[in-house]
Parts: sequence; C-alpha cells; structure tokens
Amino acid sequence: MTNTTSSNDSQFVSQRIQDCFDRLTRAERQLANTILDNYPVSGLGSITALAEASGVSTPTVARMARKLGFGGFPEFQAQLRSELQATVSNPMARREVWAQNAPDTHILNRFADTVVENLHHTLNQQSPEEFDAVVDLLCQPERAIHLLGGRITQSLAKYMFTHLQMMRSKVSLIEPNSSSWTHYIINMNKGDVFIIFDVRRYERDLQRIAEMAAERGVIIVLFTDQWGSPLGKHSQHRFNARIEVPSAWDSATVMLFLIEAVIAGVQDKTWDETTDRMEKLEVLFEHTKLFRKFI
Amino acid sequence: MTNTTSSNDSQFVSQRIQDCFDRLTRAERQLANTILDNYPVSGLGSITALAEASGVSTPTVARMARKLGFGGFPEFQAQLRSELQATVSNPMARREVWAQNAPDTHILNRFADTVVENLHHTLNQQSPEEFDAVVDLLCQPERAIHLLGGRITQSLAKYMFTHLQMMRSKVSLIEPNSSSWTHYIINMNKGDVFIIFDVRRYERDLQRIAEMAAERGVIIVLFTDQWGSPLGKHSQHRFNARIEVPSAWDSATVMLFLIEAVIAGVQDKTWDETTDRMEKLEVLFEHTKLFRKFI
DNA sequence: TCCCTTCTGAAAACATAGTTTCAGAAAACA
DNA sequence: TGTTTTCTGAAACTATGTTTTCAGAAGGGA
Repeated sequence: MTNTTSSNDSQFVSQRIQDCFDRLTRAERQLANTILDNYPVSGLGSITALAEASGVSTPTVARMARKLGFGGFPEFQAQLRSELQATVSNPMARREVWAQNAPDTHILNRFADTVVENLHHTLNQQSPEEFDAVVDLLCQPERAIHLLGGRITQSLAKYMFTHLQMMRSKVSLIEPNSSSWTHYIINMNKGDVFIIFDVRRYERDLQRIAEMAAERGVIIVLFTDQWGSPLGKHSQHRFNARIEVPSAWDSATVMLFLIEAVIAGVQDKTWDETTDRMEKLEVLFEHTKLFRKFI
Repeated sequence: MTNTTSSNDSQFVSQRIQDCFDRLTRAERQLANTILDNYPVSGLGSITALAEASGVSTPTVARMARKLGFGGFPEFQAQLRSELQATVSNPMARREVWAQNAPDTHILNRFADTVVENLHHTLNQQSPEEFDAVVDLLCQPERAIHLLGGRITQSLAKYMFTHLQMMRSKVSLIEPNSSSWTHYIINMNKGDVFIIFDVRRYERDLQRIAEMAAERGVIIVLFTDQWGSPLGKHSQHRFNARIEVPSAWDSATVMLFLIEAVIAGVQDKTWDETTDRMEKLEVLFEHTKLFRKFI
C-alpha cells in the first residue's frame, strides 16, 4: 500500500521521518516528535514503551514503522541500531554540529553557532535581580504599560504587546509615527512603565520621547544592544542583548528570547489571574470561530 | 544466589563487566568480549541475537545479566539504554547554566535550556536543501513576495517584511484583517512567493487564502510548528520550528532564528545588489535625519 | 447539517523474547 | 582413572512484545 517509499532504503530514520512528515497524521506526528526528542534512544526500547512515551497506541507505532518504509517495528529498530553503531563508533560525529545534514560552513550552522554564543554572553551579562525587578513591575496591575520600538524593533514591541495584552489590562502600543507621540505622552502617569526598544542606528526621536516620559515620573525599561542606546541614562532598567551575526544585519533572536523570558516570568508570577484571563480569551476566540482548537 | 554484587548499583555496564571479569566462566568471557566490542550497540538487540553473535546460548546471556547484578536481561538492557542516553544526547544543551549568576531553576536558565534544545531539534529536522531552495526563490527579483501571519505570528511576518523590503522590491505585507484578503489575492501572479506563518491554534482563514493562492499558481512557503499546520498540504516549502517552552505560551524565538537565517542567506547570495540598495537607503535615512549613524 | 472517508486505540491473536529446567559435557581434584 | 563439581545449551515453558482486527471517533466535503 505505502510502497511509494521504495527509495527510502538505507536512509536515516530521522531523514525518513522528515521526508514523510507532512504525510503523517496527528498521532503519528506526535510520535515522530517523541522519536526525534533524544534521538535515537527513545526508539530503542519496546514498542509499548515508545507508544506510552508519546501518548499514542502501539498500533500507531507499528503503522508508522510501515509508513516509513520498514517491514515492521523490529525492522525499524534494527535500522536505528545500525545508525547508532555508525554514529558511536565515529568520533568525528561527536562534534557539535547544529544541522547535522548540512556542512558546518552552511549558513544555518554558522548562524546557530553565533546566536547561541550571543545568548550565552547576554545571559552572563544580565543581572537576574534586574530581570526579576522588571517582571515585578509588569505584574503590578495599577501601573499602565506603554511599548515603543524603532524602525526594526517595532515588530518586537508588537510581539511583546500582543502577549502582555493577553495577560493584563492597561497595555498600549505606541505607533511608530513620531508626530503623534505627544498625545501618548500626556496619557502617561507617574509610576507607569514605558518599555522602549532601541538598537544601533539609535533613533533620535526615541531619546526625545524618553526624556519627556522620564520628566513625568514614568519608569523606563530599555531593551537595547550590547553597546547600549544613548537613552540608557533615562532608563531605570536595561536589557543588553548581543545582536551581531554573520550577516549585514543584526539579529533580534536573543532580544526576542529576553522578551519571551520576561513574559514567561510575568505569567509565572500571576498564574491565577492570567489563567483566568486566558480561559476567557479562549472562549472568545472559540466564539468568533477565527481559531480552531488544537486537537 | 549471586548477591555478592550488591554494590554494583548504577555503575556502567562496562565497568561492572571489568570488575567481575575473573569470576566469569569461559562462555561468559566470550560473551563479555562481544559486548565490549562495539559497546553498547551489541547489547541493544534481542537476547537471541546477542547469544548468536557471541556464539553462546541464551541461558548464558541471561545468567550473566544476573551475575552482573541485574534482575534479568531486560534490566541489563535498560541500563545500557540509559547510559547511551547520557552519552549520546547532546551534552551541550543538557543542564548547562546559562546565566551563571542565577540559580539553574531561575526562569532565565530554564528558558534558555529549552530554547537551545528547540533550536537543536529544529535544525536537525530541517533539510538544508529546502532551506537553500527557499533562499533561491527569494533571490529571484521577478517573483513578487507576499507575507502573512496569524494573530501571534503577524509580528514575525512584519519583521521579515521589513528586512526583505530593504533587500529587494516587490515585497508586500498582507494586513491581518481577513476581509481585505481578496484584494491581495487578485494581485498575486503565477510564480509569486507567498510566505505564511501559522502555528498551533491554526487559523482557518489562513487555510482559505492559501488555497486560493495555490489555485493561482503561487508558490507557498510555510513557517509552522513541530506539529505542522493543516495548510502544509498546499505549501511547496515548509519550516517546522519547535515552539514549546516552560510557559503558558509558545516561543517564537526559534522561528525568528529561521527567518533571520533565511534573510542572511538571501543577503549572502545577492551581495552586490543588496549592498548597493543598502547604501542608497543609508543616504536616505541620513537625509531624513530620523536615524543617527552608529557611534 | 449529514454523509463519507480516514484515523485511532482497545482488545484479541499471534510471534518472539526471556527464563527455567535438566541432562550431558567439561573441568577439577584425588 | 574415577568421582565430584561446575558449566553449558537444547528444549519446554512463561512472559512480553508485536501485529491484526474492528468499532467508534474525528475530520473533511457537499
């Protein structure tokens, strides 16, 4: 029936899974992901153990083994073992390569190397106390939160806005057009939090609005790069993300990481209220039929 | 009976074998040597296979498993598997402390662990050929590029749009409001590239617009999660990013990584034109005095 | 909405793996 | 060499793993 996979012979199991991934069904994908999680060990136990670990039934496992072009589960497992033998006995394979099926000079690998290194440096430079302090600020419902980004970082501000908005009220995203900023400023109150994103090619206008906000007693949280935006002197809290990568542009990945970590922190700290809000949102989304519930 | 080996708990199998080697009988030594030859793979098959490979009987194998301090052969094998897991599974991503000045249970460290692991899995599942193919497509100036994201992923679409726009012409970002989509569709031509972002809680409307675009001969590139959006079947190219993190929400960090890698790939491939464009943009930004040059 | 197709897992059927028994073989000792 | 002890593997047996079947569930299409 599924003999369309005759060209699969002697391919890596991971490769095969990847190749057929979009022909797999829901339960099969769930299983595929479990197999790829700590590959290949998870596939070396019994079919029952694998089924349980992935939360599917044993027939599903057996079926997928056939779908991948094997005669049955034992054959699938034999292939895993022989792959392992090839990997373990080859000391070269122990080196850290991110995308194992690409040469290390491939942009994917070079990029991954740099980004992980950037993450390393960023976190070591970041004081957890300051992180916690910011999370704390954002948890206080009486403080309004305002977000603003620059030309490139506006998307990040938007992303953070989308999530904060799900968790609490009084969150606003300031539009990038600087001519309308004065209107936003007069709506800011003492004790409000103003989150600004500014990376190199620092934008002058941002500095101006930050100064005005600071004068009104607004607490400024700055997300910037390793060199530090000039408006650091107006800010109470700073995050410095490393952004240099092998490209003509800078990478926002580490900055997005910090944003998500902050969001996770806030969510963690206000678990009760946020889950409550989320459930309500869930119902709302259901109702508008815009979104379909995930299996 | 052979309970003299009670101190063996949680030792490596190879260690245990060496420890009691001189208490082993002839057939058992023969077996021991087979196990130690390409360790540990040889021990991961069936007891029968191992017996045959070492030229002894199955009872001998079972007996030795007990002699080494295990309850039986399956227990022996489980130990081998768990050793393997510790050895093979990426030592880098496992329990590394990212922010050294925070406890490893701090959300920053937990989050970093997971994201790096996600990056790992994502890259191993990603075929570099498909990556290159997408980069290739985006380099062809005659193809128009259209971008669209969902509720959460719109920011990512915007980010990619901002960068692609700097590099080439004919790039458009489709607004999130689905009522206006038909207007965008009629402007799409055969051979155009349509980049869609869709992660879990997959949005139905996206599927509809994708179908319509596919009918017009538009090439669809999909950024989705590890489970795969249902519109995968309409798309020619797919990126599956791992998005699960210790939070109530999913993480877009790995997806942003992929986006940036694609952007870097395009920029790399079209170096001459892009640098030319960038210089012109540079002059333009200078002129509007919106941006200040770095340092 | 209904119908049809596809997917899924419980349970039965089946196959293989693992253990125990036991008689013969090999070694150890006198 | 004879006696005793220990070792070994064929075979029977038991446990566990794997596949098949099938009915209900979920999803897609009209």
